[in-house]
Amino acid sequence: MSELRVRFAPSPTGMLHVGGARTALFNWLHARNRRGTFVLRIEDTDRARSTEESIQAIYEGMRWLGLDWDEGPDVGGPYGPYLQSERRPEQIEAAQRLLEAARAYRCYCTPEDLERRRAARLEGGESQVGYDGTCRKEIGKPARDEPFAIRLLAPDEGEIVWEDLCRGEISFQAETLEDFVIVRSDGSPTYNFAAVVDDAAMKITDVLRGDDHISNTPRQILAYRALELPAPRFGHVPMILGPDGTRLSKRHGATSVTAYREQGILPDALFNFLALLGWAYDDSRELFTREELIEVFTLEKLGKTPSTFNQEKLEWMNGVYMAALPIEEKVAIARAHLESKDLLRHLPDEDAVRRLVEALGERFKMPHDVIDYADFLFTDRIVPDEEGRQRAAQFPEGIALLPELASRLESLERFEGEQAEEALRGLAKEKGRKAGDLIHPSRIALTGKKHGLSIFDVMLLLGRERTIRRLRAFASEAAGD
RNA sequence: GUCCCCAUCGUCUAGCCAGGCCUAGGACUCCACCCUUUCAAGGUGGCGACACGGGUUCGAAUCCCGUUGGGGACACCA
Repeated sequence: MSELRVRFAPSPTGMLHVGGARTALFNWLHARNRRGTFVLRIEDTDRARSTEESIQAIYEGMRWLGLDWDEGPDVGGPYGPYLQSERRPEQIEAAQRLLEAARAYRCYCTPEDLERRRAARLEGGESQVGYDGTCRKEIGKPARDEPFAIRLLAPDEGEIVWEDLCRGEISFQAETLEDFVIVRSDGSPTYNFAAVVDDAAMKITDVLRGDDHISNTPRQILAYRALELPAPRFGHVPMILGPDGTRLSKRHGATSVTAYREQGILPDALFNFLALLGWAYDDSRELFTREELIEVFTLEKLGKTPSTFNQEKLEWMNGVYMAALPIEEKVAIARAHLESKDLLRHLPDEDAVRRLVEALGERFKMPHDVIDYADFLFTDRIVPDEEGRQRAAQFPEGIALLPELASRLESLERFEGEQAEEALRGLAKEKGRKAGDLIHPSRIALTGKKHGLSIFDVMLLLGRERTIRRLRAFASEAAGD
């Protein structure tokens, strides 16, 4: 195992989001590729919004995706605690040291003071509206008997620069950085400070996160400097956007890993898909197993441009993974979905689900396909759609033969295998017609549609009784017109 | 508004760092044809992009500058 240590540090305020999942996945791949350590840290310092359910949801989402962690709140490890809130004493102590070293100071300004002064400066046409440094006069002084926050003394000039793992050199002018709060007046450390203390304590070497954190990085670098701690390498990966081009959020519908799971997306498919959002191996290959991804993943191939989540492609990819599944698993998926919609009872027998799955073939990309392609099974009223009517109108002779086809099917010894197909083709041949002349009208009669499953599969799925009934009904209706 | 990041088909992207091999390649979606006397699958083909303007250069998608556009951050949230 190398010295490389990376972490995924979500705050437990909801479901595991696909954006977070992808960040976790990149970190995981980076760690596994370089034989480093992948750490899970829960940033639960926002007590009001953090919940135990969210922590469980994060564990569950990551496990489902196959992202296992080497160290974390549940499995422990040599650099614990892994719950950010539990390291609070250490964080406070670090702030105390900064106070003593005159690298931080107590700030007695109230939020109202701050807001008032900021508004005044804004009105005065100033563009830099960060903290104005009023309490810098407190540097080195003992505490007064008033509530205070602790601010880090930030340099007034110079440049904060780092070589970003993902996008090269990034720099900020020091004067754009204010003396930010590291400990609130209620005694709790802020994110930018807690994360630094934690990352240092956990010996994190590479911080890979979303590029919405870019502006936090210079502040964190300042904190490392003040603490005289070596800063890790930073890498900022582009974010995932919704279809409207803004940051992906709940507004865009399904965005949690759980939601995709519930849609019927397979974990391997989501894993593969997410890996390809902001990363690419070459100009053609895009289907990878986890092992292959671990082997070929490198930071150099990370992209810089934000990407939009493409549900259609995800579903296509899911289909690829579905096709590779053993038939038993596909049957189980189909059965569960039919069950959940209370449609299982429309199927004639136990084996029907299996036959349906086989008839579906590669059309079976998502669980709902089982219903979308077989809706004719779940109703007794077939009303041909517009396309269907037009297609049927092209085959009047075929329609006229439908009653005879029905009779032949009725007299078949068994209604299975190739029997129905042979009967239909035999009849067509005797009458000197093409099989298609019977096939097309039969499809309309049985399903109401022009497209669909193989017609012989449709007959078997429907069962003899319903097939015959629909054939006759359609023919007499057509004759009546 | 200020700061930062980004800019190739509708979408995901390759190419850019080391300029010519790019009349820009692949994938998803859509369309057409072939195959199957049905439907998928499969095969073939098509639609479709270097944001714009200046440079640098014999030569720019690739390097530089600007403009425009998009995104993100501007908290005693994380």
